[in-house]
Amino acid sequence: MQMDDRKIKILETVIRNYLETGEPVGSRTISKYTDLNLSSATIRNEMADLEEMGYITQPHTSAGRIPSDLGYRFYVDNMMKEKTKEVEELKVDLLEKQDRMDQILKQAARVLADQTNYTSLISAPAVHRNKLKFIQLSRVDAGQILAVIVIDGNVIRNRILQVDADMDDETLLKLNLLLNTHLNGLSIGEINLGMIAAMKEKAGVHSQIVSDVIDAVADAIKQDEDLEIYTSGTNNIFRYPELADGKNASEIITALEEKQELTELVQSTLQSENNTGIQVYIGNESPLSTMKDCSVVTATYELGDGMRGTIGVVGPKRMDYEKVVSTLQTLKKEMDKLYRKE
Amino acid sequence: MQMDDRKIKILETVIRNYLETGEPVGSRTISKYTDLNLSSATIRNEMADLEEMGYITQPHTSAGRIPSDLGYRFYVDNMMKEKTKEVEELKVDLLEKQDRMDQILKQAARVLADQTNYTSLISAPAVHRNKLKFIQLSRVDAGQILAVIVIDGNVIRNRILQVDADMDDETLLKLNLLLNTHLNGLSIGEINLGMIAAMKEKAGVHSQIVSDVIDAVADAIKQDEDLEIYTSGTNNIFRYPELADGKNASEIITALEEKQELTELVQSTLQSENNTGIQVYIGNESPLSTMKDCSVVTATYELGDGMRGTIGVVGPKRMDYEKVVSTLQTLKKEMDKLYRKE
DNA sequence: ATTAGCACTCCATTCGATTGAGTGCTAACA
DNA sequence: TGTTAGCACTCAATCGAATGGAGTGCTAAT
Repeated sequence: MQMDDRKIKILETVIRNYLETGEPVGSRTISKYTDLNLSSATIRNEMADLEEMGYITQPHTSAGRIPSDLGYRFYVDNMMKEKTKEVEELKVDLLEKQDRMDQILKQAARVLADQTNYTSLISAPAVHRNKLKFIQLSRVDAGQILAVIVIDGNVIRNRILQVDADMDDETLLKLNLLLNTHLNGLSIGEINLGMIAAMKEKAGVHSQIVSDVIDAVADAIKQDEDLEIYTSGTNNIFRYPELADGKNASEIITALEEKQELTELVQSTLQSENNTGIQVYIGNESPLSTMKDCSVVTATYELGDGMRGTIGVVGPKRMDYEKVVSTLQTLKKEMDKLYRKE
Repeated sequence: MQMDDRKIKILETVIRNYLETGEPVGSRTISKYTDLNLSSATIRNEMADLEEMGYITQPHTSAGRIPSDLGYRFYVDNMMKEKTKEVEELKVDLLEKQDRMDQILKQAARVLADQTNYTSLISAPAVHRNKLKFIQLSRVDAGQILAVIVIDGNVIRNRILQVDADMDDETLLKLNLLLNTHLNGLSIGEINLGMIAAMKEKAGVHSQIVSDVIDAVADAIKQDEDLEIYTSGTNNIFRYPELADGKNASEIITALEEKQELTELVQSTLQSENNTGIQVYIGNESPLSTMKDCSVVTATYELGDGMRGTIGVVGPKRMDYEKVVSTLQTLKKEMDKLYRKE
């Protein structure tokens, strides 16, 4: 069977109508809604065809039709019109707290959830193959040394180290010099055992501190690799009855809370980047089985130098794809811009 | 009417039974469960009395009785036995990541939720009237200065400052000296305008940096004052049918997500400390109207020097108070211990 | 003071009847 | 050959009556 213009128009009407109302749509409704001037009987025939082709289904005999996953897919790929207005204010909001990465991310997630009325998630960018920019040891108290580690992209980690013997400023200065001359500008992979041994030797009695700092560096990186994910608007799930009832809601919320599962989603998005940078997972297309009754739309943002994170929306299959995609696009652009400026 | 031993025993049976099953309990059940050897008829008379006194209610005529808020209150105040075993492992878990405050808090919340099967929340300790311990400026890049601010209790804040002209190490050293000699050991309230003016004067051309640092300090403190709250086990709500249905669940989850409301709860707990440090809010006793169908149990932990935070549990009114209270007590102790050691 | 017995209440469940939206099919029509 | 009117049929949803059962309150007897 072949898709023709009329079938497409009918399919589109079914989908748009269902997106609005959430109710199965029948032949009579379509006959009235479209400018095709066809009787409901004709529409019925066409709908039977569309069902056979897999684009729509009936929840039960004698109900109207609703889009299948394939139908949504067709819609997203071929029928969506771009919206490109809106989401002006968030620019300002985002810029407000530039200096705190996590604040920005939380803010972005919140904006996204507010704008769309779905649940949003955002992953902090993975630092990965980035370079050490700066290390600083300071004495904050008797027996306590503060290590500050800065990675490219101004990601900052702190660590308090305990030392047995108190340290004078001069020693500390020397250690700082030692660490920075050896490690600065190196990526994580470039720091090897030989280097560490050499540094320890030069540090003499203070070799312990060197080990501790190296550990701290390794730890800081690792912490960044099990990427953090923030969510917002979890409660929006309750707006959509098909997701709100007991078991379903519980599963989804659990998944959103146990960020564990979400990392899979994030990874999947990061890997398979398509030309637009926007991914749409409909129902079972999602890498998460928990989300089989949802649609997930994600975008990848870049903070320059290969630091990439994911931002996305989780909602019912009958989500307003146009709005979600356009909002994501705007947000993605803002995020990209944000750091290009710095 | 007076409370006597028999009434107490019956009330207790009603409550314990209801805690277990979640179903209203009838007179026959009680007649069998207790060692009172009374017929159901007698029990019925007593239960009518208890109802009149306000300790129990009927969901409808011809149903069994369930405890009222007052009944739970009586139970919590007079009938609870202390449990003091369990929760051994968490000690280890907690100590593992000592150096990252937020990690500890998240971990604690998670342990609490896992142990109890309710939803848990924890607020980061407010730093408030604490003293500045250490300030350090470092040059990390052309035009970028990293400011590290350490507050008593080893709370660390970072800030990247942009500067127009590049700075040499010597100037930086001077600035560091200037800032530390003036500000170290001062509480936030003690830093006044006169001081700032004096410092700016000494800094000469670099007075802008001084302002920026002061701003950063103020900001770091402020950030700490709108206290952060972490939650865990939100999904546990779905274990309890009386909370799981649509509207209720939605409200509670929203409240847990919009941490805004929770701060009220935290404040209320922090202020009204009783001798044990544990607060039990039953139904409407809670300062949050959203929680009127829940019980909330909170504890205050101290990290020495007046830094106090709140840790708590949100669950159905028929929660296992004994377990929750004992778990909270253990956890509170662990948290207290944790920092006394440092 | 306690208890057996009984009438009564009210929720929960089941069952059937009804309703209505929507379909599929057939036959007529242009 | 494509379109349409008409009709029988299906099935979820809704309503109401009937039924069962858990539990109470009250009364009279012990």
